[in-house]
Amino acid sequence: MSKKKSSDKSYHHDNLRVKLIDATRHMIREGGVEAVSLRKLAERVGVSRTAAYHYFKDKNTLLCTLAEEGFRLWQEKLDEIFQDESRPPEERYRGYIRWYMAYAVENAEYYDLMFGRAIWKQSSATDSLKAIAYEVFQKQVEMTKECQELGFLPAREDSLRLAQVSWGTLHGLARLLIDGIYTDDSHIDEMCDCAANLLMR
Amino acid sequence: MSKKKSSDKSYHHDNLRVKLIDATRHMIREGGVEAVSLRKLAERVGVSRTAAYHYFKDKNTLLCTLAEEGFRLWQEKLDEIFQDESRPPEERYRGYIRWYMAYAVENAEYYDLMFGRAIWKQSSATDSLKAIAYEVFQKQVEMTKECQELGFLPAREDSLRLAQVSWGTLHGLARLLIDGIYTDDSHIDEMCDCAANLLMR
DNA sequence: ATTGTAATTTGACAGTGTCAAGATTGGTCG
DNA sequence: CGACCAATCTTGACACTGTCAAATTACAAT
Repeated sequence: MSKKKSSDKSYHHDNLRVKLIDATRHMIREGGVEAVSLRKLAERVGVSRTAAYHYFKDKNTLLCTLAEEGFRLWQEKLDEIFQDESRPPEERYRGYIRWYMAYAVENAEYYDLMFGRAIWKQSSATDSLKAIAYEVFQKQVEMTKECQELGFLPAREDSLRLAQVSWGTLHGLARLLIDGIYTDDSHIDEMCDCAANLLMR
Repeated sequence: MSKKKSSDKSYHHDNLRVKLIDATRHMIREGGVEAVSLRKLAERVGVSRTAAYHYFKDKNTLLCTLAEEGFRLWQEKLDEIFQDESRPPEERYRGYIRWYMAYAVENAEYYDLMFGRAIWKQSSATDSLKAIAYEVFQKQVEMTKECQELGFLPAREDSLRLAQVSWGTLHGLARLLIDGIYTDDSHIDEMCDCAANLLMR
């Protein structure tokens, strides 16, 4: 009885893949990675329990796909901030630190997905996810090198190590806040400044 | 037919509580927090599925109990290192950094339990766990202050912020290694030195 | 019209944490 | 000694979870 029009409740959906991804993103935003359930997801989209398995091998690869989005956005912001010629380099660096922490805290659940154990441990990360993650980190190493040459990051340190440690600092603070170990969100800016003071000279 | 001797297969166990804790510790060491299952735990100890519920309200409080152990050990090590008069303070600080990272990497699963989302997010941490964690962090703030007064940590920074950021650095590096984002374990010492160079002056 | 293939569903299985109710034990008191 | 009690442990059940295999449906091309 149903016509050929894209009837929403019929067997075939327009593009179930993106619907699944969108719904997953919402679920993550609401309740975090651990609140993502394939069955609830299916119910939300209005489809059967195992429908997602035609587009994603695993729950894991679905999550990896979402995480990739985050890395792409990170990459874009990274470029955007460091190519902004209207500000002096030192200020860009400070701005990056502030953006990083703010993004992490405001999108805590998403950040947790991107860097959480759920994806990375036991090397369950997708190849494409590994690829873009590596790419972003590589970009961060180059950036670090440039800042060293510009003279406001310690020149004597090896660029790779310095990049690792400075990212480590940001990541550590972000995690301590996100995971609820630092329960006080009200002094993030001061923490950022303190970190910047230590890193820059 | 069973005598009064502590028969291992009978109804009552000697001290099931510690047996449960021990077994849980082993499970964590082997497969991480996410490998801990109350049912497998029960089977391992030789007891029924829900026996643990008489000693622990939750799976969560069981994990918190285990985490407390870790915090106590951390506290002891902290004292031990910083009260070692045979070494100059700077060296103690460097030693502490090295110990922290080594401990984190070698006891990755345990470290993940102590600082992982499983326990802290959504404030599911036990009160006693929160207490000892706060205590250890407080001690770290004092330590930071002393190091500032001794002149090898930047004196102009607020002690609390500095303690937060320096721990953040260690924690961040530890997490990046533990979670498998930094896949290269072979340059930990260099990373520690780099971090120490940034923090100390 | 038939066939083939992609998309979706249904059924099933092995797990999980946790609650409520019942079974077993050891110790204490009369 | 016997009876009760409280602590301890077990059984049954429920609602979840991810995932596989097989059946079903829809659509497009021959």
